[in-house]
Amino acid sequence: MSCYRTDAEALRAAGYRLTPQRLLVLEALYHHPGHATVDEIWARVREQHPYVDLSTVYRSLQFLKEHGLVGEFRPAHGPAQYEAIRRRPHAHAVCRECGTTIEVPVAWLTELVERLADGHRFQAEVDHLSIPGLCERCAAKVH
Amino acid sequence: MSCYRTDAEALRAAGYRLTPQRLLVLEALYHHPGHATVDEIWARVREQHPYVDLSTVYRSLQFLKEHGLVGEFRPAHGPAQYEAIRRRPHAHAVCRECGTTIEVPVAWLTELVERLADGHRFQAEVDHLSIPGLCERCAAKVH
DNA sequence: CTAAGTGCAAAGTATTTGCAGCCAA
DNA sequence: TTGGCTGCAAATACTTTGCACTTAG
Repeated sequence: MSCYRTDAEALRAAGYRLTPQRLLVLEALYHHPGHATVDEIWARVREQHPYVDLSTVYRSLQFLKEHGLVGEFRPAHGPAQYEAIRRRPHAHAVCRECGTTIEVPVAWLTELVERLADGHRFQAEVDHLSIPGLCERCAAKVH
Repeated sequence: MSCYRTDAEALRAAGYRLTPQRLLVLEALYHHPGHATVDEIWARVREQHPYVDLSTVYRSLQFLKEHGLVGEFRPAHGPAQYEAIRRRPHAHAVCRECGTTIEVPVAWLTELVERLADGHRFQAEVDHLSIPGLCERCAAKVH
């Protein structure tokens, strides 16, 4: 229930259309605690507007992703996962065993970002970064 | 033509079967300069052994991935990409527009890794990390 | 020998697209 | 008013699976 409408309005100001469908998709993402799959988002959207098509959800997510309101994560198996990008940009550390996600401030990545820019003229988008690894719990289990 | 056979032999020693198909898939990956898609690998494999099935390539890649000989990257669009895991671990910066990949030494990530370990007891596996962004070329096009 | 691996065919899952009609700006 | 967006239906792209046969060890 946060201020995603503010971000959304910025899109309208930039000349894009703010359709109910797009707002519903955004709302669904803010409603979900962590990441959500397309099907989960679709289900939530249809609670309020039953005739929204799955393809529209895909297209809205693509749109929102391209405009920086939504982040995408593609796991090795299963469908892509999406999340609303909140005010402060951040990366994620994701446990490869249990999927637990830790929020990582971008400040921890500045060294990397600068080196990529200086050395390769590569503009890293670290707020979309997902760092694989093992959380404390699973690390204990595995070894 | 590097020493992938050494790694492969280790699998046999561990009790797994080293079939010609699996060796061909590994060879194809070592032959490719950067990342390769399943289709590219399949094509290369069939140059030498025309009756290897696509599903076998998928299964071999899965097997090799699970045993740490092959890395997998799933881009937002298009098929998964694979690469042989060479001696020195490294991360990748991947252009979200054209898929161009830059090799990133893990040394550039030590700050991040240490902070995750200290602050969250999270064991980051940075040799599987893929950093999204825009390469020099695409950054020029987009803006 | 024999369980693990393969080829083949078919199905399954995830995602994209063409097009006619609709509606936000 | 009109070009961007949507719903619908269908196609496509990618990956997995069941089963009978083969083969590495």
